[in-house]
Amino acid sequence: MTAERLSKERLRLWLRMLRVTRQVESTLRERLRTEHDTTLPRFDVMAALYADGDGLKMNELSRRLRVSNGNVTGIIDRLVEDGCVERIAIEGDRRATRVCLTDAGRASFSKMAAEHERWINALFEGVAEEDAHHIGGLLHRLPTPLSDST
Amino acid sequence: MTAERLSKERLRLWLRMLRVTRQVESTLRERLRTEHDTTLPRFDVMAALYADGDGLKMNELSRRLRVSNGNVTGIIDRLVEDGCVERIAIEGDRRATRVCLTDAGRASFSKMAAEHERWINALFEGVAEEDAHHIGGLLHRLPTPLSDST
DNA sequence: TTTAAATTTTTTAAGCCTAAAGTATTTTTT
DNA sequence: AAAAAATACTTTAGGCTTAAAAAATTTAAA
Repeated sequence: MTAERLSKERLRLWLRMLRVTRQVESTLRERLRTEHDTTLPRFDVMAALYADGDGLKMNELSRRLRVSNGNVTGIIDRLVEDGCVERIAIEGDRRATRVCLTDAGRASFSKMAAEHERWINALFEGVAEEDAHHIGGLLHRLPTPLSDST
Repeated sequence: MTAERLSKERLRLWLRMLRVTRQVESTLRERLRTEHDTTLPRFDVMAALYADGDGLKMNELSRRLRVSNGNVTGIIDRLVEDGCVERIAIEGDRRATRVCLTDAGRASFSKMAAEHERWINALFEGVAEEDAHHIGGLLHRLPTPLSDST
């Protein structure tokens, strides 16, 4: 009978996580659009590239972000058009390409990232450091078939 | 200086929430597709309608789910095609329509919902009841400009 | 009552997203 | 070396998503 309750409690937790996540994402989306004329997927891609000095293969990018490879193709196409990113041939393997931030892309992201952190800090105002730490620890050992970094 | 650390910790928490949420959503998406030939957005819409006996206006549905109104139109169109949902005229206001589950839709959702709870329960196996409760409480007073129910 | 404003929904254009199929290239097997 | 399998990426078709504009109707104001 307590297993039943536990199951319901976990379901409730999931629904709340989903609600909060969507709300935060929606806020970020709007601010990125109005204040930086960009989108959340673009931001995520640039963040992954920014974190990795030498850029990433399309492959690694899609695994890192947990999105399909075809998806990444489109986002990179548009980032290239905007001059934020460039595709660089990999010597020794003509199938793969490495994707890097341009100088303009790096500068642009750096500015956005600082603001992004402030937005998050404000949105999570209700969470104290010990709570953040505690929840973070729990989440860390949750569903993560692919856990790299983060 | 501790404000700096707190900010970083909140950012880290957000990134983990995002990672876990995406992973869970991705799992749900795949299972709904392979085992019930449906999608997560369809499931979400049906859940909202199932919870409310008399159905909802398009209006309420989009607010409830935190998605744009135009978005709901398309999902409902497809659910109507599949015979899961019907649009019902509202007497006294020819602008609005009420959307209801059909009997088939209700039966179909009921089956999916039971499985859905089992999936979530298994995915969140690492979370004990007291933790679920604790985190749930925290999330409850987080970014929620529109908090109804849930 | 006529006009103006607000409400409810749909349409449109552009981008995001996935699964599956396709193309090119490299590696492994035979 | 030739065939088969694996890898890296793009393309395609269909659905999801949003913001903004449009259409229809109702409500409020003049």
